[in-house]
Amino acid sequence: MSKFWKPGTERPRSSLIDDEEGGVLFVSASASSSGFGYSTLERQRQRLPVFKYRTAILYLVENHATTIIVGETGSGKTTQIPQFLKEAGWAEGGRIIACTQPRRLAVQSVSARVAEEMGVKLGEEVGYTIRFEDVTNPGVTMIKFLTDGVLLREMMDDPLLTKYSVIMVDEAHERSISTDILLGLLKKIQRRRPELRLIISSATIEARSMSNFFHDRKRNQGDAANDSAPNTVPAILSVEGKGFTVEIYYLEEPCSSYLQAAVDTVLSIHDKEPVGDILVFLTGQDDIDAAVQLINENAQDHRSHSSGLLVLPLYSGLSRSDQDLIFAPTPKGKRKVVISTNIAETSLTLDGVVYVVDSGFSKQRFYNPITDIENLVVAPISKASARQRAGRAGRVRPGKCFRLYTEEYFMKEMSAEAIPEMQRSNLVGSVIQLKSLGIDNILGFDWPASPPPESMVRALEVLYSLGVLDEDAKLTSPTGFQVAEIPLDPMISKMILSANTYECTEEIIIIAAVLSMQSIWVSARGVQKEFDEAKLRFAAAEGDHVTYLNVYKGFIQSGKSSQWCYKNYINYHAMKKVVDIREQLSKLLKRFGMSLKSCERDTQKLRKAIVAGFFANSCHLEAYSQNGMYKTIRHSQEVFIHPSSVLFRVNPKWVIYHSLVSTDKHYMRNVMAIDPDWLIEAAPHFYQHKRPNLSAPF
DNA sequence: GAGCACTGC
Repeated sequence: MSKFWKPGTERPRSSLIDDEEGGVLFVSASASSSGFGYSTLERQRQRLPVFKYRTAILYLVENHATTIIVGETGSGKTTQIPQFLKEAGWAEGGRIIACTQPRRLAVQSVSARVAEEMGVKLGEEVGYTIRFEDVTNPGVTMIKFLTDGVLLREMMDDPLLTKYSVIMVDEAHERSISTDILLGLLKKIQRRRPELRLIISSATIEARSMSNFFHDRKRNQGDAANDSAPNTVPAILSVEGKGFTVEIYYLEEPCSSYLQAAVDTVLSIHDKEPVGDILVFLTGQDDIDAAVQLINENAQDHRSHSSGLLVLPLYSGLSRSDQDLIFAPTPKGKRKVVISTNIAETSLTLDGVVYVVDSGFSKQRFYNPITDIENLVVAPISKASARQRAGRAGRVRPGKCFRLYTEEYFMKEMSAEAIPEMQRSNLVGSVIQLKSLGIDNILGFDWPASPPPESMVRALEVLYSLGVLDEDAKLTSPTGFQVAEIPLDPMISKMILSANTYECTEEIIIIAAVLSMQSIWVSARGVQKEFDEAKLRFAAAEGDHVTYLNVYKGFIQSGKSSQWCYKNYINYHAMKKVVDIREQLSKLLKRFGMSLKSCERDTQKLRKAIVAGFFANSCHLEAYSQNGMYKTIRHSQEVFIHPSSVLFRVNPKWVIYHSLVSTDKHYMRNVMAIDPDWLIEAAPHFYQHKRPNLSAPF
């Protein structure tokens, strides 16, 4: 191993943050059990005391700061903060302490842990809210966990979040769209509610930029004379990770194929290193399946070396039962090797991992506002991501991380932080959310990271064409407000509202629910023929949307049977979610005063409703095209019907699609045949080039 | 006849 590997000089867990402005407290995991603790090393370096965690948090919340940035690296300590705050009386008088997480699963598990530590029943003093699940007791719940998306939704009814005395945002370094919107809004709320305390928990590496974002210099100067005013300089608290040390190894020379390098490294670890499971980070399903096969083949070739390996793939497309194999205890005498996408970086935690192999790449979404196309490309990860991956090796005991790139590459080429999701996504959903919260000057909104202006303008343009915004870029009434309230992509929401006019809401909310899923089919490699046959049983001449209606009917007629799903290559969990979303939409429509109506067999009605939402995604089959090439009406972009569509090789003259998948070609997914006259009917303004100058009002 | 990193309301 020494031939290829060079030990790294970087520590995976960065410890302290330099701060020339003062006001920074450091907390050491080794601080004594009560009162103030001091860490000699840190004190010498920083000339600052080190407080005990609890004392530091309370000192800051009570006396000093309106905003506290907790810089930590997987310490797991943030579950204690809400408990400290409750003890200190921040949840008294009907006030609630809110704690957000970016993921539903994290909300459930963290709230359960806190309830257990406090010895209370979940849903009483400690509760949680995620979509479709409200486990809180109004008047009783003092600490409430929720996804940041749910908190944003709550702001539509209560823009200043008046119920909450403290809001803690966890995992802020992940920089998801909803976290970034939330942070921007919280900064605004703080000006109106100086008593609101914010605690932002972030990986150490991002703490400095978070602090800069919340440091409102203008306001601070104005308040300088007033000693009693809350301090607007955010305090940074650095918490040392509780994880074990992870030794980092780099390649001495760059490799030409990370796939082959990963396979070689796994075999080498198995050969030379003591017991402990291996976690390998690759980019996607193709790579992962190939790596699993290569390792297994090698195991057969060299029985003495590679036997005893249990190689398992892990990605979100796998069925639930296949994913669960990862968590089964490793049989005696075996070494588990999990080959995974980024899902193991944040969403799933594996116990027993001692070795991590990091390819240095992941699939990332990029959005081109000019063509309005989102692309999924393999791209280098950030230093922050590399550290997070390495940290996965140190959960049970000291571990090792093998990076399939050189140290020089890590130091000089890798960017420190990932590009925030905001800057590489389509923003229609975010723009309408801000509009509905009364943020009129979207381009001037104070984001933690500003999105490209082109993406903003594109989003405003789309919303205008949908009739959601008027010419002054204000939400239209009632359409704009209703679209904002429906928790789906605005084009889908517009389709639902139009279904009221075309009297087919019953059908459309089912289609809307299915379109909100990744896919309702199970991935069926190796049984392609059977899979295609199963699909044909539901296929409709109109296209994929009506096909989904047939699947849903079948599912309901089967009594929502998982067996039926299995037989028909349908994802049971996805169908259950479709049922939930359909239910949520039906309640929403009732609130809008719309009743559910069925168009029965008249599919023309529902196709017109679909066009009313998706007219911008219309395409025409190229005349004389031998290979089924279409061109989009908007940008004359060459596109093709995806082979998974029921309209593949049928090639109707005019179609609309729900989304594009871009690989070597642009493929349309979820395709429906239309009559071009419907386009003019749905969006005369869009197709007759009478649009006003959209950039003017912004 | 080809392919879907990962969340969320």
